[in-house]
Amino acid sequence: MSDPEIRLRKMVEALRENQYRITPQRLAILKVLAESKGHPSVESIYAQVKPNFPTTSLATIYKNVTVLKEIGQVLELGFSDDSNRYDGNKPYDHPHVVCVRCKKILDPDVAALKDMTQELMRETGFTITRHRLDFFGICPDCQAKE
Amino acid sequence: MSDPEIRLRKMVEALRENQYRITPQRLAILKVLAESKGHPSVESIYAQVKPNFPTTSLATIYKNVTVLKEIGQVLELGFSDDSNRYDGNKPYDHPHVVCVRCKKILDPDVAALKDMTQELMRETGFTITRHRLDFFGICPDCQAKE
DNA sequence: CTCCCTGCAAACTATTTGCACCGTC
DNA sequence: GACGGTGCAAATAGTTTGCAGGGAG
Repeated sequence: MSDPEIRLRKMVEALRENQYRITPQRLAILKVLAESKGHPSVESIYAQVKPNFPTTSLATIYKNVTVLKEIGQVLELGFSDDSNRYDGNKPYDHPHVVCVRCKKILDPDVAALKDMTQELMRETGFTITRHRLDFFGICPDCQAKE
Repeated sequence: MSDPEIRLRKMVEALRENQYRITPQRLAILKVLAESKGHPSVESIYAQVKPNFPTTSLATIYKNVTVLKEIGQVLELGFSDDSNRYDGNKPYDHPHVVCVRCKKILDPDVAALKDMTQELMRETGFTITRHRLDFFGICPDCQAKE
């Protein structure tokens, strides 16, 4: 069984556990999130669901993404300016590296993160529960196209 | 001369260098940004300018904040959800620690940041120019009020 | 058969824009 | 005096909401 399938099952299970119904539209949205290797925007999810459910509205995508956020199965990246993007594969806080040219987003490994959080808690007295670490720049592909 | 005064002068100078006029309203906005120890929102700036210029509109605050962003004299923190907040004292990228309860924002020192950026550039091949590091949690004050 | 979910349109909110008048340079 | 800035109102865009009908459980 492939990774996306596993992820899809986990999401469905989480929905059931929280007494949410599994509708075809909902399933289609889950599939997009589970199969997408990138970090789709609401618009992008919409575009991918639309072919199978031509009557689908953006409102439904929003409603479902909200539900998935609430049960912790999707991470909202929260870019203020333009497109809000979502991650259905790693629904927990993690660092991102964003290409400002082509909007590609990578999930790098940052070993030092845990230490940094510990250090901050010591230094500030805060109890830190969430974080958002985004690095912006130009990816190798776009550098080559200069 | 106090720090806020120095900051204010720098901002005025930067505006002049870019051929922007120094109007009383603009100066009032600069003052709020230079004197504020926190990270004011547009609304908060508005509230502080209004007493001196009762006819001021939110549009003017937005226009001026945009100008200041453009000449690099103000940093937009870019919180998607509710209030966008601004930093007129350290107009360059730096980490934040945010209390989700009282919305207080601190600027901690994170020595490891430079190393982390270097490591990411090596690992991903990206040229990294900007970042956004925010940690969310509960501040000591709010913990005490539990 | 009961509700939750969907899809449409309308509502909302933060931000931006157009334009006439005003005031800095 | 010229022209950039202000302040009002209207426009815009992304997201949310209300509600009636449809379908999952």
